[in-house]
Amino acid sequence: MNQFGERIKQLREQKNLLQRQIAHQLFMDTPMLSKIERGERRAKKEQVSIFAEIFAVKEDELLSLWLADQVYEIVKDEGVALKAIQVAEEEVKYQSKRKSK
Amino acid sequence: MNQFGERIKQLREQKNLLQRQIAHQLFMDTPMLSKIERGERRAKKEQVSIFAEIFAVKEDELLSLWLADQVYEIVKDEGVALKAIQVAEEEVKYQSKRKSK
DNA sequence: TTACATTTGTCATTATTTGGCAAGTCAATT
DNA sequence: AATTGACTTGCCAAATAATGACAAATGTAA
Repeated sequence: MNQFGERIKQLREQKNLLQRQIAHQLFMDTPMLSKIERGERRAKKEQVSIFAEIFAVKEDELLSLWLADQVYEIVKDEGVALKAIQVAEEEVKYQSKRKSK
Repeated sequence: MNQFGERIKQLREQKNLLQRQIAHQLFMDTPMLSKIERGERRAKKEQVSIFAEIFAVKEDELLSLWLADQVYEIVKDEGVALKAIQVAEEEVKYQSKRKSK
């Protein structure tokens, strides 16, 4: 769980950057970044793009993790978690088929 | 989309019940039930159980739809919707494997 | 100890959600 | 066309949750 935060932290450490060096680019302080890395707080969507820029990774990669965390949060304690996700997945597929109209 | 509300409405009409007859069992007024059926408002989790009782269907069935709606809401406008859901799905599977410990 | 990085805790502000009511539409009946 | 009943729409205040900022605590290395 908290795939986004873990990925962010991993990227930051790979590049030997400090929280302080990144936080200000995201208009936040280091406590906030710390919390995002540990999944205690959620980054806002615009910040996901900024993270992608800073670490030079595809925005889609981070966005997927960021969304997945939110999805997981909804179903995590449910016995029907898998079923619920699969229902949603079918809905996504169905709607994307009719996106042309 | 709004699979929960549509299912609720379908069940209600199958049984020829009025919103009024059901709403009071759920401690809500008919405008609220109307909104839930149309997906404008979300039922609370305890109410999902009550719906299942009223219509004599498995709670899991309704719960799955109710959760799926929330999942769909998160990813619906995203290009990476499918990817995000699949990431979350893998996480669910992974966590359920280690639920024993 | 000192210095620096990170984490934890708290809190006021802001944003979102909620429940309920009044008024609206719509369709059938008289 | 007026009435009735089912459902919908719009609005708002109250409750709830999310957010940003800060101080203090913890950890770590020199």
